[in-house]
Amino acid sequence: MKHHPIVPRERILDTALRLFHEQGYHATGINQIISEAGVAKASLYLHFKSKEELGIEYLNARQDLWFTQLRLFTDAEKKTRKKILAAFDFLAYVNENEHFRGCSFLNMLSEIRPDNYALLTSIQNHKQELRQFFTDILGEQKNDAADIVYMLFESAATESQLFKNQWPIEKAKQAVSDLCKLKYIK
Amino acid sequence: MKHHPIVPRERILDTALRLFHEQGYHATGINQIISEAGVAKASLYLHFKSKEELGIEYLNARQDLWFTQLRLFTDAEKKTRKKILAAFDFLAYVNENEHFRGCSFLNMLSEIRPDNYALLTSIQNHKQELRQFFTDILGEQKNDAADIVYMLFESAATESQLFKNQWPIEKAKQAVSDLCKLKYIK
DNA sequence: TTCAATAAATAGACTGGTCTGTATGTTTAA
DNA sequence: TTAAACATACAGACCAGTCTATTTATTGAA
Repeated sequence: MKHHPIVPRERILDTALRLFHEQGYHATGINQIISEAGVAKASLYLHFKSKEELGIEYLNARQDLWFTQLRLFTDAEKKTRKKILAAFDFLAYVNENEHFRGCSFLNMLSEIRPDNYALLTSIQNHKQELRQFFTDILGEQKNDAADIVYMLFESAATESQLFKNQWPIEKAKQAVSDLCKLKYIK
Repeated sequence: MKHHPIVPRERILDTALRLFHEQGYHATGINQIISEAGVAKASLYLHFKSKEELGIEYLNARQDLWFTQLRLFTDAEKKTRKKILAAFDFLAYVNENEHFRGCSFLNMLSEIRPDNYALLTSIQNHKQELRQFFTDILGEQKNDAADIVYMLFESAATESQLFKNQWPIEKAKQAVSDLCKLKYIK
């Protein structure tokens, strides 16, 4: 034994979490994962029956990590408006930390075929939870304010990845502020 | 000769246009392209020096096709508000025709590494032109109305791909209408 | 208009590499 | 003693890209 501080399964998952996000799902091979995780190939297939299953577990792990960090930002605020703005600040924080690699789930969406229901469902569930997150903050409003904020949030993530710049987040925040003043968002 | 109605280079590009969009860039191999285009491998490498160059030409061709079709929708309208809404109708039309495969450029963005400047620049140029398209319609407004519309447009495309449903487009259209009534968009 | 020269397109073998996944046998830890 | 983890070779498929050799099409000149 190499006296690793964490068990092989977690080393694999941690490495997949990093590599899939940095390089993409298809661009990352099993061999690179086991090499950087310091794990034998047979060990990987002992814990995950295929690369796709590892992909699903990757999304599950990312889901937990991502929402936990998001809530660290939003829970610190009390007012509705400030909670929303804090969510956008979280996006900017992630961009800085992860070099504008964007959303793991949307990146995966672009890589899979539409008939890959296993992965597609994981992605949809994550986004459904994010929609619910904004609905919980804003409540059900006739004008679908929560979904408008959700869509601004999503494009802020995508467009900042695309332009490698935080301006889409700043513009989205400004729009949210304006819409609050106009009482479109309450 | 097989009496093909169009020359090999166009057959390759047409096939790439279809396959890259349907299956993704990495998931589509050169062999499938030449096979479905009815072209010899040496012919492909006669017209394109690498797969990446074909990828760039693919984006260029998509850019022309996409904007031409978009303008067919928007040019038919005279009022600012109706022009914008027509752009969203174009999105819904594309979703129907292409089975909710989303935006070719954003899909490519998710597949490439951030240091692939050749492809990244093509993608950025396309989106920059789209931003300009909305700015041309809406004019320069203090509140960045054009960029807000741009961001709603982008997420409408992405989210309808994700949920395989037109609701994000409908909600974005409703938001645009509301913002017009509130004089946020003029 | 015919014919030779040139260019374009063809088929397909081949290289060297990567991919996911399996199988074998050994070592370590519980 | 049992199970987990190890290293590593291997299979079979696919990848991008090169090369050879042949056939087809075009073009220019006599």
